[in-house]
Amino acid sequence: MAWQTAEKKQEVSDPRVILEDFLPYRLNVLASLTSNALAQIYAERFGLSIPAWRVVVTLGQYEYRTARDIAAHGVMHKSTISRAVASLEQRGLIARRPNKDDRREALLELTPEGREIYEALAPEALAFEERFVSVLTEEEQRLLVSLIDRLSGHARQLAPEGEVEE
Amino acid sequence: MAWQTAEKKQEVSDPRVILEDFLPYRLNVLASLTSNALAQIYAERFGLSIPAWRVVVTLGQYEYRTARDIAAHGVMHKSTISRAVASLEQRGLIARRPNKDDRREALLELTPEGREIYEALAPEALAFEERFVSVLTEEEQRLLVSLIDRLSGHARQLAPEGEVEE
DNA sequence: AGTTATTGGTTGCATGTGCAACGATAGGGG
DNA sequence: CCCCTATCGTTGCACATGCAACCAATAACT
Repeated sequence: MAWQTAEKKQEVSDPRVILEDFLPYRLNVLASLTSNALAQIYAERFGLSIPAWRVVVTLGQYEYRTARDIAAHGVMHKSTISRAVASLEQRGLIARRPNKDDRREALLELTPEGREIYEALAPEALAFEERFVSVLTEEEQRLLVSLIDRLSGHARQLAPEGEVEE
Repeated sequence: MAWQTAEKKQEVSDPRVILEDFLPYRLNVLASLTSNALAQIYAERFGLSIPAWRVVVTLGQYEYRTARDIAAHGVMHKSTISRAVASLEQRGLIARRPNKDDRREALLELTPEGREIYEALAPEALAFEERFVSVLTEEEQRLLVSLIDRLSGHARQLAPEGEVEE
């Protein structure tokens, strides 16, 4: 992975963190790379922020969902989602219908225009993913997803905050 | 992974993105989880931001490195690193020595105080990582790192911007 | 050498983000 | 039925971030 030679002998202090092997770091770098690349698609073309994109994709998949659910599932702050929702609503891409049973929360859904965008976007996102994971075999892809799943589940338990999702 | 049932039948539109299987999403969620958890260690205890933490760890491992290298390696914007470096220098945790051969760039290094912090932090970071990956077998851990490596390498090539690292 | 293009790094500005406080609603005891 | 607590969502505020413009130094070209 370059950046000169990554020698592993004891150069300086003792219990060292080797960035090339440090999983949180590697994970974040990879996440940034994919996130940035993917963002080019939905940002440049439809002016969506990351949170907005996530709202749209979620509603594209699930029809109805509350802001809280989306936030918890994606490990995002509720204020972040709140603002994304406000902006999407203003643009007429989503609508909220207050929940009769619990009037604190609102169910979100795509408007026809919102769904139009989603349907233009979804194939591109999938194509991007396809290109992105094409260096791995099918087998490896499945394996990767399963490893990520287990790590995420575990990490959610370790999380101190009550953001343990729905 | 909860959040109700993730049925895969055709509920709405056609080429759908299934969040639970969509790798960029999963990757980012996992990265957030680990990042947040790890940040608790170095933020609460030493007031380091994520970029600052990265600078410290890099210099802990490599002794000397330029701001540009650190930015490229971690896929961060150069202004982000610039500010982190300025802040760390002000706090007396790192020092810069201008490069005689190319006076545009400066080599960064930890001061003794900076190294002290690093040496307090490194074991904790490693312990965190240990806890974090403890759900996976050694074998799986190696595999995961290798998969991430290959994906990162590939993603860097796909990256449009010239941030192809050092 | 002289002009032009690149590159490392900094900074002003506009925007995004987390946090804490808040309003409104809901749930649980007494 | 009332009070106390918890929860969904919004908002003001401080701070972080990306971008573009910029400076200084270097490289490239003629």
